[in-house]
Amino acid sequence: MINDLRTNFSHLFEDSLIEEINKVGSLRHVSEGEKLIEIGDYMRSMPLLVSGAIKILREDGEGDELLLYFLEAGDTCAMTLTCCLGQKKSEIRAIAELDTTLIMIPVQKMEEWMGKFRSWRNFVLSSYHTRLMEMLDTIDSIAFLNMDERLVKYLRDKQKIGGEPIINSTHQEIAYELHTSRVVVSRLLKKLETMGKIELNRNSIRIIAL
Amino acid sequence: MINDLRTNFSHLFEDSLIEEINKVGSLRHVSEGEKLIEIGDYMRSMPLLVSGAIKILREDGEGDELLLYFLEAGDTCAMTLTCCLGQKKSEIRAIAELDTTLIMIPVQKMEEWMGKFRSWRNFVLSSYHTRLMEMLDTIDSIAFLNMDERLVKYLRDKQKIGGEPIINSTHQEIAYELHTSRVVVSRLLKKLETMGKIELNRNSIRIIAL
DNA sequence: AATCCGTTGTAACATTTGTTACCGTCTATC
DNA sequence: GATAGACGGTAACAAATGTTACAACGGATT
Repeated sequence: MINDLRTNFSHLFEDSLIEEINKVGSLRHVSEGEKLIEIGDYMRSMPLLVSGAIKILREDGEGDELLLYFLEAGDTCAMTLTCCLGQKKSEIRAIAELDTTLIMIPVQKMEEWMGKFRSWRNFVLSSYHTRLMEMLDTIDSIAFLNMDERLVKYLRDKQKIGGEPIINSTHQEIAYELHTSRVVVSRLLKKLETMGKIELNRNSIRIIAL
Repeated sequence: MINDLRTNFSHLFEDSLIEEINKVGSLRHVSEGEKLIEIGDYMRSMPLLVSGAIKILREDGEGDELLLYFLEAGDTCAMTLTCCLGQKKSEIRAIAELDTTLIMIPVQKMEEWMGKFRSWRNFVLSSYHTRLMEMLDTIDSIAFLNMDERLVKYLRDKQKIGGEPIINSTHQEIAYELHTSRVVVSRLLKKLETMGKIELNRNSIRIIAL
């Protein structure tokens, strides 16, 4: 674990903090598709993302979803931060987008470190900032873009996260994450294919030029 | 100022912090409609809201707006927090919704207090948490509600902020904040009036039962 | 090969939201 | 009281999105 820490967090944290994390943190692996947090869960520890990616989802009244954003290596879950401190329930669902490695940190420690390590404070604050910006971006997409533009944005994000020009999702899955219907997604994807921007296959989409 | 502080923040901050704030903070009054922050502005100080209310707005590519949320007494602007620290430009616009009194705190101090006062850290963290929840709520509204429901929610919020059952806005102003058109707002308001839930007058709306 | 089930394509239609246009009313100002 | 401009009501239409229904296809299983 100490190596993972050095690789991903040494530019953020001083050595003494890295060592503390190494002492009290525990390593955890989750496979693609595995659920990390469910809505209503209480959280007892805070995740530091070492590798992989996690998608954060919101649910409406009917049980349908909406993708909020992705967490990547070096990120932490800002939602979890104060949920931990305030003993609040989670408002979101977290699912591994890829195979992912995390370091879990007990709540008490992160409180203690806030007073002790300046780099930790900065990390926490900048996590919040990043997350707020991410949320603003999500709001922009939903409020200002049409579904075709949102779909393109979604495909770009997926491609970036996955690192490959192939997205292994069904139209139904995409529809869930964009909070629309499968028919709408199929329709718009077809249009993108006709324009030569993507290639459609069963269970996968190849990005050509978006 | 010390009285304002005692009234609104003594349950949050210890006496020594209240005194510090009193020493370095400066009081500021803004009138209804006055702009506090413009998109792209750099921020040199952090506001603590003593009384009144501030609306936070986001802008799309065409210069049209969207209301994100309101700040009320006891709140601070979470966006400003890290904008200050990170020397980033503001992503939002802030306009006084009512006549408002603020205490402005220089950036350096808030950094210093993070290490020194536990109550300040908790305040900052819980501000972030509140704001993230507020943003989630905004996302819910935009993503999951139809315009008629969003309008009702908007009217309720306005009523709550203003403290009176009368909202002094034109249909055009409401349309801006909901990022839709005046005609749509007029249409939906008329429907609400027909249902007996509101009463429409020139430049004002009386809430009867929402 | 026959069957089943999840996936995709597509048409037809409904609903919601946005746009344009026009008119009447109110208010401030001259 | 004449005029101009902001405000609000409404119709007619356009565009975007959602819904229902059905057919074709692919892959897995029997």
